[in-house]
Amino acid sequence: MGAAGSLEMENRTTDPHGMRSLRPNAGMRTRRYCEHCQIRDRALCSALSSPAASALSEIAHFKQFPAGQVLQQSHQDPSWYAVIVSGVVKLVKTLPDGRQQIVGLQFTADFLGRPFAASSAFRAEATTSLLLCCFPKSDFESLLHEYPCLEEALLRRALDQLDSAREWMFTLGRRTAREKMASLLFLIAERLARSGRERTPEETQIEFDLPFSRTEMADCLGLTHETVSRELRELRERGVIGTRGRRTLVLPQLGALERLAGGEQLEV
Amino acid sequence: MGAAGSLEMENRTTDPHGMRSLRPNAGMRTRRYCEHCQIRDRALCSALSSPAASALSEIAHFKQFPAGQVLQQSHQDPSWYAVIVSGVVKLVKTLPDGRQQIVGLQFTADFLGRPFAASSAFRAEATTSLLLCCFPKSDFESLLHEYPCLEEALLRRALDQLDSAREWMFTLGRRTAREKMASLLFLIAERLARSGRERTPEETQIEFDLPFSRTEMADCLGLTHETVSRELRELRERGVIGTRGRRTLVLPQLGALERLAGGEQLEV
DNA sequence: CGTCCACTTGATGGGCATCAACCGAAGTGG
DNA sequence: CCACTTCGGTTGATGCCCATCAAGTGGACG
Repeated sequence: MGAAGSLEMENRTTDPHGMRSLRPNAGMRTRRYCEHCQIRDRALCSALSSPAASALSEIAHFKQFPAGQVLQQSHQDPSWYAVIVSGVVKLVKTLPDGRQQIVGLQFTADFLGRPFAASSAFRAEATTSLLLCCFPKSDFESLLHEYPCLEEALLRRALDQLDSAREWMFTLGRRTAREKMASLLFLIAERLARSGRERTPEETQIEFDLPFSRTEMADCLGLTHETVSRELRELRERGVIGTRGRRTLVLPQLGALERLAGGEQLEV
Repeated sequence: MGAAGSLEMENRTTDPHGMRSLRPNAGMRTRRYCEHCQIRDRALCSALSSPAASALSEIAHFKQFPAGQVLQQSHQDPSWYAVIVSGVVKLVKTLPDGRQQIVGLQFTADFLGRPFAASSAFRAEATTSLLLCCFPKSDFESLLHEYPCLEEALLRRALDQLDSAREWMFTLGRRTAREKMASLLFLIAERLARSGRERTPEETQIEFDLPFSRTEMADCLGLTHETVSRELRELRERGVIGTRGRRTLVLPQLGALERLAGGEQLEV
């Protein structure tokens, strides 16, 4: 799927962004659609008082982006905050010499933006096609001062992200390539399966499209894309994962993956 | 310095904890001492409205801990929040198989505690002798609901910590042992020098005691203590750092260290 | 059908872990 | 006061995991 081709994809009849029969266009006001929003119960707005929530909906509008789009260059002023309705965003740090590390992944219902700083030190980039619920920067910051519950909701999310980041620091520092790979696949499976789109309840085996290229997975894990490729093969040959094409992953047993990620050896 | 011996040390005439002539004892009320507090302009309380600040001072009390003391076991209920008056705290994740990674470092004026969660997934441990300004858990949480400015102050700090954690993720994933070592020493130098105790303004070269053992530094960097030892020797032989004893570090040129940390090669 | 690009697979080597021995300072007990 | 122990740290020898370099594969697309 090329970056240019994905905008049209969003307007298919079977909407991949989970807005039911709605087909939002860039700039559309959210206000009257919040009631249909599928992430309403999980996103930032779910934690707000009802006046705060409706004030937020007043300033919200949808925006679409194709895969690969840079949402926010590092050290540049952002013009909006957002909640991810669907799609995946990576936060990347790149050095002049080309070394690169993905330092954050944001999935459906996650918050995008860095309050209280002129800019972020990291580049935000869409790894899949994206639907965002955006809030203009200054409007959002006004609400932040007006409604303490909004600050509390952001604080809760920031602390959760901090915990996740620290867990990932362990993975980067102390796990082997095999374990890193299993950790990442497990994390992706949890986030994508939980989003409700890729998994129907009666399915025992999980199946979904990887939102990342091999190189992006390597950049998550502090590895090379060659090593990622080799480890995927190894996992496939051991029956821990299955693949269909390059992007589709089949997980017959999430538990095996989790054990491998935790550091235990597979008894085969 | 043994763990048992350091409590007495805190009561020397030249107080290492920066409370001037005061010699606080465990349980002492802070209220009347806030005006003398040396971190008053940098800690959490500096960002609060004056009613919030005085409410906070009402519930504060000092507490001392020796080096090596576990402040908070992972997955256990904490009984207080705190601000570090002096000393260094590490946040550690340990696996049953013994693998260990330090996922956070807290220095003077940093906040300790994990609001909105029953417990933290990480163990908090003093790496040096410690003076904390503690707030009983439930009292502090009441203030959190009462004063939005307290939530905002915590949010700002959480976001800063998140940025730091992400920067460190790059170090763990993409830097060499040499660069990791330089990054850590640079980070420590910045935090300890900024605290104002180890550095007088007219000094061109910085000198301070490392708050970590070789093993702890290795646990920060995802290395072994042998590699840390070797890299320190290498840095010493190249003149980037100097050492006196095992714990005292002399940095004649902070810039060289920063360049090494950034990934540039030393032109020697 | 040719080109492109993500990905795969193989060969080789280096950076860092691992294992092991040694050192020196601090504590301990006779 | 001195042997003995302990423990953090240093240094060396060896090996392995994963990076690097290189070539090949297959699907997408013009």
